Amino acid sequence: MKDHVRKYGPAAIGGRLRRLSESIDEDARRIYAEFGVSFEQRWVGVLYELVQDGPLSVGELAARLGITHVSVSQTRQSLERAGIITAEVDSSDARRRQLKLTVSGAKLVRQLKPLWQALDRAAVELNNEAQDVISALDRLDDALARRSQFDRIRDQLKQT
Amino acid sequence: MKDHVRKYGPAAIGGRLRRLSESIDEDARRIYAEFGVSFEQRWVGVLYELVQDGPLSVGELAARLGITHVSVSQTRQSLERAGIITAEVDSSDARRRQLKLTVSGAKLVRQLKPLWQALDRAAVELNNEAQDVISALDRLDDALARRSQFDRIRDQLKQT
DNA sequence: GAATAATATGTAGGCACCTACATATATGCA
DNA sequence: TGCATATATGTAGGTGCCTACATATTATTC
Repeated sequence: MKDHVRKYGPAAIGGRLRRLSESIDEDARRIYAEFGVSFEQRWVGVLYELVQDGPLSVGELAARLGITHVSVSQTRQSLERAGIITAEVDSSDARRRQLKLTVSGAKLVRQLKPLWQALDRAAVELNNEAQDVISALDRLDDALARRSQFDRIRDQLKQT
Repeated sequence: MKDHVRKYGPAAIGGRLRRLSESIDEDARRIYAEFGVSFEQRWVGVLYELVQDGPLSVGELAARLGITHVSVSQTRQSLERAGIITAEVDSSDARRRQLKLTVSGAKLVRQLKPLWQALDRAAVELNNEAQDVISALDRLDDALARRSQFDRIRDQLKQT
């Protein structure tokens, strides 16, 4: 089945990246469910950063995680509903929200520590077995940072 | 910004795969928009297969593309609404739908041919510049096929 | 001080998939 | 032939992001 997709070569790179991420996300989801925890994958990065250096603003988290502020904003809303964090207006800048762990949030994080360690180790094992996919992703990131796919495609169109 | 994400190493592989795919998809979307075509990325694989070997059933397309039948089913609905394909009940098996290009669908495909060629070439260029990401994805696919991330994580938990 | 520009975060809608569950049809076996 | 099983496709809801647009606040300039 998967072998059929390989015939497309680089043309299918976007789809293949997505499907791999779906697969890895789904497996993580199953593990949380088996651990008896209601948890959203997108919470991990936010929680990790808040544990390390909280409180942090929406924008700071977005920068640290390499995602848009909108994603962080949406994630913080679900985290608040779950009682894991609070998001209070910054006292020195009313535009800004300071996100920090609640007591029960910190408790959840402690509870999840062994699971996160297992997730980390499994990821390292997978990366090693696949002969350093992460470095390949770094290279892809760098190539896209140098020149967007939009510009590349447009230039190829001009040469047609 | 992106450099911050790299500190997570393999632990962030799922998220990184997803974000790269979003980035590549978004750039393709912009190109279709600039080409003056209303087009959904998910249509490409279906159309490509129908051009090659149509008519095909939902299940056959799913197998060829390496995605679920549900995704194909949903994609075929949007393709039908756009008048690009028809999906008629197979005369020899009433469970099955035969998907094929309409006349205007075939015309759209012809119109898009140069764009698809440009997309292909840009993808090859990107893959070369990133020193063969596709092979890395092949290896990742193979590693996950050998052993799921779910099983890997669970085993790591047992060793804690 | 007022106007303009920059900054922080939010809402709305969309994307391309996924799993769980459901229904209809075809096949195989006793 | 009837029933159990397998197969094909569909509906419903969800995932974790994204862009476009919006609003409020702060900073800068004149």
